[in-house]
Amino acid sequence: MRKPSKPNDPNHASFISNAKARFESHLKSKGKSLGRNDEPRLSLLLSNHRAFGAYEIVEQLSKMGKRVQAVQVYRSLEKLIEFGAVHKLRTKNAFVACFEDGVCNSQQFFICDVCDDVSEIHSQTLDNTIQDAARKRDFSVKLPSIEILGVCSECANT
Amino acid sequence: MRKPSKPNDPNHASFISNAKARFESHLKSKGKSLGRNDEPRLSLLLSNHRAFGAYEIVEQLSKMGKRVQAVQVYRSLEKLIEFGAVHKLRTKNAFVACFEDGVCNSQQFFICDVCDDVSEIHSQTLDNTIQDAARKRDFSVKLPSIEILGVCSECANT
DNA sequence: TCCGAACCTGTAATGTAATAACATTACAGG
DNA sequence: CCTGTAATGTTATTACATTACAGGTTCGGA
Repeated sequence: MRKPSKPNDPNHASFISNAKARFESHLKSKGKSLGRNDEPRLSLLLSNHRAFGAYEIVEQLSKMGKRVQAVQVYRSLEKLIEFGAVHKLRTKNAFVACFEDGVCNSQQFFICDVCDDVSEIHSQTLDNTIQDAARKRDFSVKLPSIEILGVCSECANT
Repeated sequence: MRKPSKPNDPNHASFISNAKARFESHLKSKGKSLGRNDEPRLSLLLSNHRAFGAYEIVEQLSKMGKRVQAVQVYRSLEKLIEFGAVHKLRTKNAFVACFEDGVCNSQQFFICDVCDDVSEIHSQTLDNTIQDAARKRDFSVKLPSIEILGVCSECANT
């Protein structure tokens, strides 16, 4: 069972185009750009705003008439992740578009087990708590991964 | 590159037997017990105290003359996890023995990228911070997974 | 203009992680 | 000996991810 994403949201279309525009201008400022294949993949993720497995992306794109191999999707995802447009969810082996403003490097998520909806936490307190604990053990943090699985409010009320 | 675990530690042997004893008495209190195959797998993990991939466990056991299939290792791991003797590290697709006293359900780890050493955090503050954030969004937490990748003090000083 | 370096794309094959499905064995209790 | 149950063994399959390699495109400099 999956939520139909948020196309109900009247602002959804503008979210998508805004996110794309943000991302592309960010790339431009670095002298990079999207390849002709990256765009449709990013669009797919943005249009749905839930977690997708790589092979699910392959499937969806195939349905839309663009047949691709997994490796091509992984290549796009790698680039999109590098530039903060997409996050990888390690607990799910899945990928989700980032809707935050600016370039985002969050690694803190609430993930709904029912509908695969993902929401970013962005808690400074959380970061601080982890850094404190790390300092106590002289551990040098490189890549925190905080993924809280559970049930979102929408799914709980149905 | 991997640390030779902690057999240097004079208490290492007693750690292992203590952990095993704790675990087995816990099982007994629930009317369950280890199968003849679970014991060597648990021992392997306990003896090393670092993250092992399932297929690495297969390999190690094979070297020791016990040929097993991946699925059998997964079955043992499932049981060992269920009873809190082993934790699964989702960021690494790996498994690690738990050395905490009593039954442990922690899901907070520092994981060293260099030596695969794992240390448990057990921060109440961390838990509280997450619960607070969850409450604000009406999100019901089921399975938090906090895995902080980085470099441990030992590896940093070499 | 031509060359080639750097990059992107397409395709196939392979590697790695996890589970499904089913057969077999071990063993306790009647 | 029979039977039920749990553990174990075996094979195959699914899911996720990467490697290898061949062909194209772009674009700057000789």
